[in-house]
Amino acid sequence: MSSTQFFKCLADDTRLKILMLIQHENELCVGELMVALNDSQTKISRHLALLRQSGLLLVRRQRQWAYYRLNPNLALWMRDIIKLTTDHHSVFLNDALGKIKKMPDGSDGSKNCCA
Amino acid sequence: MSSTQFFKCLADDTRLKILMLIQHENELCVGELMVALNDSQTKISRHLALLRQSGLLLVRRQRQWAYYRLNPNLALWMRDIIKLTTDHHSVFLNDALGKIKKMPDGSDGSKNCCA
DNA sequence: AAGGTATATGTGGTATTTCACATATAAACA
DNA sequence: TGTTTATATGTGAAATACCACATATACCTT
Repeated sequence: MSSTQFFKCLADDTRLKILMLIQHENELCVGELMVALNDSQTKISRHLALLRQSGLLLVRRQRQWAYYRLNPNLALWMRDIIKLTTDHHSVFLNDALGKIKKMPDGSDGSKNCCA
Repeated sequence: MSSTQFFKCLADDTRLKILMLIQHENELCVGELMVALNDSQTKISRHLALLRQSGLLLVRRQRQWAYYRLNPNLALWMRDIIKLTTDHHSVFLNDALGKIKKMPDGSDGSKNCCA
């Protein structure tokens, strides 16, 4: 992926927030991102597809859920930039993570919709 | 400036190269950027205006030239990202700087068009 | 004053991006 | 099997971005 394409991925509010949340939480499913960002399923899913196609994210499908994580093969300097950016958005991050924490427990008693 | 707007500035090939060159050289004029990027005056000037309006660059006008530099008031983490990016594009940088070095001397015998 | 050099901007066309709505798929569950 | 839940994608409209061409301004040179 070119540097320009990398920055295009970060140049959208929804995508940047998705990346920061995943960078911080390691792995998140679509439903959690919907709640954290208070956005529609279509919109979240669309942006996740773009980040996946660009090579920034990987998916792991388990049961009915899709878990997204950062691609560990991403160039180090790009990972550094995502980390640096995340570190400078603690206010957003705490707020968004709080929303995930408040999600109702799963039917198996575990925390969060798809835990 | 929002984080998203910042990344939008980096999400274009011409702008990213302009920023990397200026980050490395401290200050450059339009003519030098035209030569370094081998692009039209209109295109370079248009992107410089955008970077200026976004608060990333400042201009200093002297004689018939316009010298652009990074805005020192830019958030530190944003400056760090530009620096990090520049450090990972040494091949492009050396090539582009080489083109500036080869420019004919100024009429006063100084190096480069607007030195 | 006339002509050249350096830079900026108005304007319109084209390409790209983003979104919303509808629909599709697949797994879980009753 | 039919229904609900979780996620993905086709499609068309609206917004945005990028570019080229023409033109404008300012300064410099003769």
